[in-house]
Parts: sequence; structure tokens; C-alpha cells
Amino acid sequence: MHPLLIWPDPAPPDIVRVLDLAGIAWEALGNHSEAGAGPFSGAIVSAEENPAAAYTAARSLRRGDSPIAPLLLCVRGSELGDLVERSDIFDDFCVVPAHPSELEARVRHLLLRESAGFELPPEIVTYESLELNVETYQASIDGRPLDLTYMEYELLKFLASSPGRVFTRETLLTQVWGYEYYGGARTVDVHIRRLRAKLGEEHAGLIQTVRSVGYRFGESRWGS
Amino acid sequence: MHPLLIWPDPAPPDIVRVLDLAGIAWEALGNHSEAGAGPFSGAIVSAEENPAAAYTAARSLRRGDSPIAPLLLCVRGSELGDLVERSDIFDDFCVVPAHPSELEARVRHLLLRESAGFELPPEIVTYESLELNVETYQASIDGRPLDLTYMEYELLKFLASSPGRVFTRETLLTQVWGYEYYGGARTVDVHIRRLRAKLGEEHAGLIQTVRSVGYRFGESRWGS
DNA sequence: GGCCCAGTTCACACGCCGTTCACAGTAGGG
DNA sequence: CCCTACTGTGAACGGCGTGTGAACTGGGCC
Repeated sequence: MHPLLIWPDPAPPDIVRVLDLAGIAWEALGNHSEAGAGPFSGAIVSAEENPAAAYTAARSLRRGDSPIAPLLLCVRGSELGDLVERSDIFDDFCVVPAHPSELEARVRHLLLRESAGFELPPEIVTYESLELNVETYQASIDGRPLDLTYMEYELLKFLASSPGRVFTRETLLTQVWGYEYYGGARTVDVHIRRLRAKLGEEHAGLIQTVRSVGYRFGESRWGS
Repeated sequence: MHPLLIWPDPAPPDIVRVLDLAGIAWEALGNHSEAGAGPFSGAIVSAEENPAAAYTAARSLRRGDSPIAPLLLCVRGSELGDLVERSDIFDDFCVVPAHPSELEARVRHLLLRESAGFELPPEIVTYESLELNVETYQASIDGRPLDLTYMEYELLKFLASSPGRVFTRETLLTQVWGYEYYGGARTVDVHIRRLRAKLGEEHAGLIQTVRSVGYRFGESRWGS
């Protein structure tokens, strides 16, 4: 069994005590760039001290080449209201200070469900002739490779993950760019434009604009 | 959105209070055999009073033809040790007594993740052969796609959400256009006209004029 | 049958919204 | 340290959705 990743570094003593008593291996890391250390069977992110930094850390753990799952978020009760809109960056949360047995139960439950087959985002997103290999960050259409930048790739991946669904610029900014945004709606437009350009003339229609609403990927006719 | 199933019946007041405040529909059921009543978007099983019976109930909810997911288990702290070996019958648990905001956060988190993962049927407003897909902003009638503008779509969606009900122009202006309006009653007329034109000759009668009152969608006065 | 009221239809102009271009800031690599 | 490429923002352009005025129609009432 691979160890659990704990953020931040040094790891909060309360969490360490529970894991050590339960005989669960762990490793504390301060930032994602060090995560190349090895595979983890899951992560615990403590938002007790610095919630904002913890959310950023959790989000970055969920991205990149090897997203980590499951992820347990430890938060104070006062932070509960902010959790709903961040649902995508954690699998379970624990209100701290918590009874050690609750924390242990949550960790064990998550690990068990993980081994039983946890749902992670698919490795390859495809739509018609478009292919997105999440692992290698490569994209191709009609077999021809697409040279996409990071943001273009993230945006296209997000859109292609929900074909037909319309996303507002606001939604795209928070979901793809990942932070609260004020103004800058033009940013989305420009990236959409660059994407369409790289998709080529014949496939530019894959991304449709829904006037005064947002953008939609594929499914122009809902014959489905 | 389908209601949540709550066990046991009658539902624990603490849980009911949280759900009602959060505006989440629920339905209390005592045993699984009654569950044929309708589809549920999830379940909450309270093991506060009778843990053994609650485990049995949760297990039966997870079996049968239509297993219910996600399932939230409410347990006392003293039961935490028994949870690990029962990991298969619930998706999340909540230690009671819990702060209402924690319970609400867990319910919302489960529902959000469920909708993200399982991709439950899209929200669709439908009336006879008319279909409005709220997620994709697409409309169709008799299977033929309708090319509606933003305002036309919003107006039609609002009308079709309450078939048979008559709306005054003022009501439509405030509800659809969204702001207090002075004058400009003609605006509604024209949009109604454009809608009727796009609905086609055969379906133009779906939107009826109630003289000196307003407009009504569907449910002709003879039929009802 | 003529007047009046209410709804329909038509035509047009304004303004919003999306697209596109151009440029500044910045991070990463040689 | 320079250079390149990616990213984000401002501004100009163009299109079309939207709202409004006015003419037209149809029905009710005296």
C-alpha cells in the first residue's frame, strides 16, 4: 500500500497521531512539485491553519499528470459554507477538531472505497475524431496531432468532458482557470478563438457560441 | 430533482430541519418494500436510535433492482468502530449530533458528486412534443430543432414551466426580462409573435392570447 | 354600420455581444 | 541575460438580437 500524502509540511500533529496509531503510512509534502516522489494512495489536506492555501493545494493535487484520489479535506466548522462550490477538489471532508476515531474512520472508508474502484476522471477523452490523452497532455484530431498550450488543453478538456452542455464564461473561469475572477470575460473569448483556429476550419464548429449565454462543445443537432 | 429518501419513518427532526431549510425535497420511508414509490436522488439513514436496524435498512437499500446512491449514514460517535467493516453500505457518514451546516454540506457534496459522476438525466422542460433542454440551451418540437434566440428561449421556458397558467405582460416582463418595466408592453407581443412563428403553423396555438389579460401556454380552455 | 379597443404584424434603428487584432506582462529555456 | 512562447487585457469592428413606433386587423358595443 502506498503512503498517504499529507499537506502541509510539517503535517498537523493531530492527523499524524491518528495515522500512526492506525498503522497507516504517510508522507508530508508542502507543494505539488515535490509530489514526483512516488505514488500515493490518497491525500489529506488540512485547511485548519490556512484555508485559502489549502484549497489551492488541493486543487493542484487534483490536476497535473497524476491526480491524487481520494482526497480528504480537514476544515474548521466556519468554513463549511464554502465547501459546496469547491466540491470538485475533495472527496470527503472532516470537521476539525474531530474525534480521532472519526478521522480514522474517514480515512479507512476512503481507502476501502478506493481499492474497490474509485472513479477518477477518464484518462482519455474522445469526441468523434478528437482525442485528448490526459496522461501525456497530447491532443489529436483526425489523427493529426494538435499543438495546444496548457490553458487551451485544459479548456478543451473541460468542454469535451460534457458535450452539448452550455457553460457560461463565469463557469469556465472558475472551473478551468480555477479561481474567483472579476472581469476578464474576454479571456475566455480569446482562448476559444485560439482553440477554434487550431482545430482547423473544418472542426471549428465543434465549439459553438450560445449568444448571451456561453459556449457549447459538440452536439449541434441533438439527434442523440 | 428527485427527493431524498429518509429512514426511518418518521424522519428524525434534526435531519428534517436541515433539509427543509436547505430547500431539499425528502420523503420518509420505513422499509425498502415501499421504495417503489418513486426514484430518489439519494438516501439518508439515521442509525442514531437503532443502529442494527439502520444497517439492515441501508443494506437493503443498496440491493434489489434499483440500488440507491449516494447514501449518507448518521451514526453516534460510539458506532464509529463498526463502520469500517460496513463500508459497502454507505458512501458518507455523519457523526451525530452534528452541526446543521455540516449535515447540509455533506448532503450537498454527495448530491453534487453524484450528479457529476453519474450524469443523471439532463434537466428538460417538456410539453407534448416540445422539449427544452436547460443544460444545452436547445429546443425542439416534433424532433425538429428550434433555432431560438436567448430571449425567445427564456420566454418559452418560463411559459412552458407553468402550462395553462395565464401571465400578464407585466408579470412576464418582470419574471423573464427581470426588471421593473414601464411601458413597452409591446415588447412582449412581438416576442410572442416571433415564438409562434418559429413554433410553426401547426403549433402556434400552443401560446394562446387571453384578451385584455395576457398569454397562456398550452392547456386550451376546452381541454382542461 | 361606425367607432373604439386590443392584439397582430411590419419595418427600422439602437446597442449589446462576440470576434478579431494588437500589445504588454511574464515565465521558462538556452 | 536574452529570447521565445504563452497568457491576459484593451480597443475597434461587425452582426444581429432586441425594443419601439406605426400601420393593420378583428371583434365588441352602442
